[in-house]
Amino acid sequence: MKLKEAKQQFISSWGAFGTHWGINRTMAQIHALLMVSAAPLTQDDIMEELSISRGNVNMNIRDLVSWGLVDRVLLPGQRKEYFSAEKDTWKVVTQIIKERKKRELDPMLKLLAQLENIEGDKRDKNVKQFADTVSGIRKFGKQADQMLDIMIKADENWFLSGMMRIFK
Amino acid sequence: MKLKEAKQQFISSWGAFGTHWGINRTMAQIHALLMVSAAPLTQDDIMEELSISRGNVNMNIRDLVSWGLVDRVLLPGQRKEYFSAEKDTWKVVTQIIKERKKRELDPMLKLLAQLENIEGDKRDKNVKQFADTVSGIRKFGKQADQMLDIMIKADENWFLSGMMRIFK
DNA sequence: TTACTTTTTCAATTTATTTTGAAAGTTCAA
DNA sequence: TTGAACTTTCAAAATAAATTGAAAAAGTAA
Repeated sequence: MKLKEAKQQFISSWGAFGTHWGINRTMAQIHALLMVSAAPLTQDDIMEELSISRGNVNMNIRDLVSWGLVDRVLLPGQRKEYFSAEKDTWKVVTQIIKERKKRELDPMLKLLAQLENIEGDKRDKNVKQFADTVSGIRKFGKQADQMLDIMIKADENWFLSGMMRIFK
Repeated sequence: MKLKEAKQQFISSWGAFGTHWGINRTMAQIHALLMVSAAPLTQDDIMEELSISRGNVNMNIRDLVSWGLVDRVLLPGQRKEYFSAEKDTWKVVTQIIKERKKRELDPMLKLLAQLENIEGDKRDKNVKQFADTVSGIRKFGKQADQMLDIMIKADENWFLSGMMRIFK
């Protein structure tokens, strides 16, 4: 397979993959493109490679930057802004986990904590089921939260090697 | 907070949560409703509780069943079908991981394996970057794949207690 | 400052997804 | 069989999300 073809397939699959994870296709595609590009790219490069509009590139790049997955790079003596993606898979995953934890898990745990203080007789099976479900999810979430915190801090080798040793 | 209000909040948040994970709002809401319901519900119950159409309930329930998150229940002496959700959080998460692994991770790894066999001179930095990125993701994916396999098989207590002991 | 380049914004449009509801299909007791 | 109870399907409609493109804003060099 030729580079160009392989690249296209990678980008397109990564885009499709993203849509299953609440990420829009274009954002995932831009990310994929930057991951496989040896040198930083400009907005125009991205527009051309993916055949999308300037506004679209701009918005999605902005999101990627806010997710900490893409950096703005200023090349000396150049007017234009360039963009490059973190290429270390572990760091990418860690960064995504970190952000999603902050944006989703933490608020969810906060809400669940509130919902646990429900009025009502625990002998009512509806009340009981609600309380049990919420507390079960919350407990699990708290465990996950702790685990992720540690994972985020751990460096790749320590984690993977340690993890794998345990599991084998 | 009263049960009814808490329930509504839980369902609505769970729905919003789902949309960040590639799950449609209604499916997540139905799942949430069934999780906090002590007794199985019929399609009509769900239609009424969530104010959605029969067709919509039917389609999303079907999806939930295919995800292994909801069971069809036949109450003896009753014509209607009832639905109930698995309520053990660990089992729910395990089931979701299992399905997503099968539906997404496994195919992705297959694709990445193909993309690794790229023609071209490794001294070309574009070729090298592509190969490195793909192989990095693939390696990570394989580790995750193994880890998830083990996790799926493990029972809750073993996993959580073992996991937590390591991390503390 | 001005003239020019580049980036950002956002209303309008396009595209994709979800939802509805009525019709068709199924099941089953009588 | 029949027909009432219940489930499924799916084209059309409604809603939501992504995309465009042109105008405005911001930045820069001379």
